[in-house]
Amino acid sequence: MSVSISSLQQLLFELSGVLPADSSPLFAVTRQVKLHANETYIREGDKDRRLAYIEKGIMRAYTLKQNGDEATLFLRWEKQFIASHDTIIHRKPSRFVYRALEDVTLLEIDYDILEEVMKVHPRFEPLRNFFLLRMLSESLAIMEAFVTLSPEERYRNLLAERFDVVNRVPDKYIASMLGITPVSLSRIRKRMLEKGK
Amino acid sequence: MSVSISSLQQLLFELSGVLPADSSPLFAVTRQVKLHANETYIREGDKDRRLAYIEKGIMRAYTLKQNGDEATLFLRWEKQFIASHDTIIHRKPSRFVYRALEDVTLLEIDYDILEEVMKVHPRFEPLRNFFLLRMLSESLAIMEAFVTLSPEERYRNLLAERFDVVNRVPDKYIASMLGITPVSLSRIRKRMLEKGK
DNA sequence: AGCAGTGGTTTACAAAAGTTAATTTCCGGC
DNA sequence: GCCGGAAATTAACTTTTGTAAACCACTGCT
Repeated sequence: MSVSISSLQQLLFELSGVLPADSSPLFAVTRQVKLHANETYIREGDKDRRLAYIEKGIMRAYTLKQNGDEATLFLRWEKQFIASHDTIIHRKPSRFVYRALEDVTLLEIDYDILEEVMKVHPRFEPLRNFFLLRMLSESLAIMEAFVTLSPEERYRNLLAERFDVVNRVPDKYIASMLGITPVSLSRIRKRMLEKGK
Repeated sequence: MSVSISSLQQLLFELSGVLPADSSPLFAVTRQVKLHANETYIREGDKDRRLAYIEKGIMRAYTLKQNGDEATLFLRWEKQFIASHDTIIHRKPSRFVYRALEDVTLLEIDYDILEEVMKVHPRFEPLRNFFLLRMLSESLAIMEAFVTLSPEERYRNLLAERFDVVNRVPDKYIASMLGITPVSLSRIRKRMLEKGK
């Protein structure tokens, strides 16, 4: 039995008292996906409504700006959910690319199938609410950082909260997530070193 | 019968075929709230898990930065949902203030009560999913704007998409939503006028 | 060992944003 | 209509960021 299934069963039990033994209708329609570093999971234009739980590794979602540069929207890592949001929310082809930054193991489900399962087994609904609230919470925290903090403060924040993740990811993606250029991030790092940490 | 209830009943029917007549367990626990311009709906520190549908008017959510300035996180207007997200997502006292920018009419429900209703009547779940997906969608769109667009582009975007709203709201709140100062927004407006619109 | 490619830093310059304060415009209440 | 306060603009100056290009450092490959 996969690690992901165990932790999600555990979560489901905590959320609504559903026993692992009663969770088979749900996990019967999930499947494990392995990606190697740098492999693309979802391509621009893809229509699949993929939702996945990250067992191992880091994923990156990005899109192309008008000028052709990549803009990283977010990173997701172990124990987080990642979802093709254009397809799930709007039923439109994805404008984003989702790609593995490291070797990644996912537990994947198709959102259409999830909806079918939910219709028949409403006892799983708390799990859907959980992941929606989680993603909403993360998005709001990022929004909040953009309106309350300067780029340097956002970077300090990220270091304080996710040092491990920052260290596993090339700076240029961190910069783009922070809404600045790699050159600018480099200068921020320099200023932080000079001015007594 | 309130306008909001009608439109939400309509929405519920579209989402899952629930007839208005069958929606009373839900709407029995909602109540209409009227705020006058500038009145505070949720205060910093409030613990109520308020969720509301905006029938009329514009609401603003803001928090205080370290330096004491207000930072506007978002605006919400007619036909949108507004939720005390700290209390609903994390069960923590709200770090944000929610305030009416104009005279506002809301249809309010307590999230704890909503959960009770959902437990007994799972047929209403699609409505909860709808509002969560809607809020998630809006947050992601804002995040996307921050990583892909310059302040000027974000402002142009906002004008193109929500000209009516921008015109009903003082510029300083718009500026803060865009992550810049009012002085900077003023300069952007000037540049836009000079350079042939 | 040598080489190519990527990512990070540095430099020099232009453009934009922050800050503070003065000034003007706008608006609501009387 | 007048007045007072809030909002917006302007100005002067500082700081930060963007941009483009050169340079450096590291890695993986043959």
